[in-house]
Amino acid sequence: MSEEPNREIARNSLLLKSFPKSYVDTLLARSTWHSYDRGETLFLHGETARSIHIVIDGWIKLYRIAANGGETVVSVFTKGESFGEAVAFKNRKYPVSAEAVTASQVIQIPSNVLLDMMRKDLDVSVEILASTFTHLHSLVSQLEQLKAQTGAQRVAEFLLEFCDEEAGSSMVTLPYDKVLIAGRLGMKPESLSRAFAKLKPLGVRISRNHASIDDIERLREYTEEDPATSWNKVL
Amino acid sequence: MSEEPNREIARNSLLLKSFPKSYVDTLLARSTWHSYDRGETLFLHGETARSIHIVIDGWIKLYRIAANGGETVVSVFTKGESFGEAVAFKNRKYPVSAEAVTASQVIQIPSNVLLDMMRKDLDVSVEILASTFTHLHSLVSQLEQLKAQTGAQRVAEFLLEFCDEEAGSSMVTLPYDKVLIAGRLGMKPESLSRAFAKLKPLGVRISRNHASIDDIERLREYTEEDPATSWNKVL
DNA sequence: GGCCATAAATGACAATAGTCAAGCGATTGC
DNA sequence: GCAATCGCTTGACTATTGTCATTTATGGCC
Repeated sequence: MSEEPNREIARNSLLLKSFPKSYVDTLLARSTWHSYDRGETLFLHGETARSIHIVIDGWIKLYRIAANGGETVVSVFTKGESFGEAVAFKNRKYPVSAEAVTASQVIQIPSNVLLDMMRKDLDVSVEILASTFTHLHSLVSQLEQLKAQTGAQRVAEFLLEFCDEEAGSSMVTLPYDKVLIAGRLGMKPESLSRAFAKLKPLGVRISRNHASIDDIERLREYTEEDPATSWNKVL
Repeated sequence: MSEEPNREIARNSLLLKSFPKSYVDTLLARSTWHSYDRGETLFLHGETARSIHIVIDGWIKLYRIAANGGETVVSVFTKGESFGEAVAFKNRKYPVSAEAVTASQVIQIPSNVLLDMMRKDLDVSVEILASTFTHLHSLVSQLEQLKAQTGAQRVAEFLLEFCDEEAGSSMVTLPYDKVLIAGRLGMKPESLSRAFAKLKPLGVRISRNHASIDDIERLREYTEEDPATSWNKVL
């Protein structure tokens, strides 16, 4: 296993990149590398968490099976992102399940190793807190989107997340299956299709797993439009 | 200001109750007490966070105004609950706004005071992480509910959260305005009304701000029913 | 090149939830 | 006691989205 390029990705991951270099070495030395095939399960809802996960390559989805059998995709992580921070420390149980949606490589850092490090340096604690906060923030955004936007608007916002440019046109590669995108956005694949159709007049073209956007600004404006003159006027 | 009963509530708050007693004293000595009238704002989305909030009395809603003017109630906190942990440490900006929905009393602990304490004792860090995790977990639940359940089911689940009993019948006091409940559940007040109507045949009676439930088990089963034979079958 | 398997789009229909307007009921104030 | 008001409920209508069946690519594969 040629670990060098992977180590590089791990070092630059959102979680570790602001850690002191010497710490990262210790951390990586004490953590384990894993490869998962498409469809393989990392852990199931209810299992006790003992480590933090950093995605090196591929896509991992966090989902939840409701009592009635429906699946909810909570989030999807890719290269450089991490999850499970907050859960691991108290050896709590995972509130979600995790599955590889493509062949993936993942580093798992045992929580006690990180606890040791937190003991040594407050900054490590603060960094972890910050990373947890990012997840919290993204969940809040999702809630907001789901509650206050139409399907097509959510799709538009989702596409914009993958644009590097601020304005003008752009070509983004859709990261995973349409079914999964639909799940992540809280709709059925059919509705996703129709949402794409609605975005076509706005200069969005979908082909295969690529989307081309003619005018990013225009799409962003659409995102901020009223679903119908104010959604929830509490006051 | 008679602080004694309030101190007691603070000590027993979800965040502080597992802290060593001596720490809590220091913490409380260095934090500030605040009273808010109904409708008063604690902080606005985008402000820099400098402290953690513990609700002593009343109800505080966390909400977000979308670009299009729609309001999303992200969560509602009451006696003994805390919020803002993860955001305060890096002096990041609040991702949501906070407003008192009833006259409320709130303790604010400056983040640097807590940072000092984290420096001294790892357990404090871990407790904070755990409390943040609880919020994360509750957001995940909300996402799941919103994505996988009908309006009436969400209302049912919401009511069940306030039942202490496991089965049999129960009488719960609705915590806040119907408008706010509707917001928290991602629907309009009108839809909330209709949802209540749908629950009536299941033995749920609403009068004023009280709800009586004839059969908790039956309601729970309803909660777990299929909105229509499996919602999101990814795979 | 033609054929099969799978993924995606579409059309018809039903269910759910938002919109707007009207109606009720209780509380408050004069 | 009566009117004004506020909070909530209802009803008629519309829009959005899920459901199911069908059609249309698309990509291997022999």
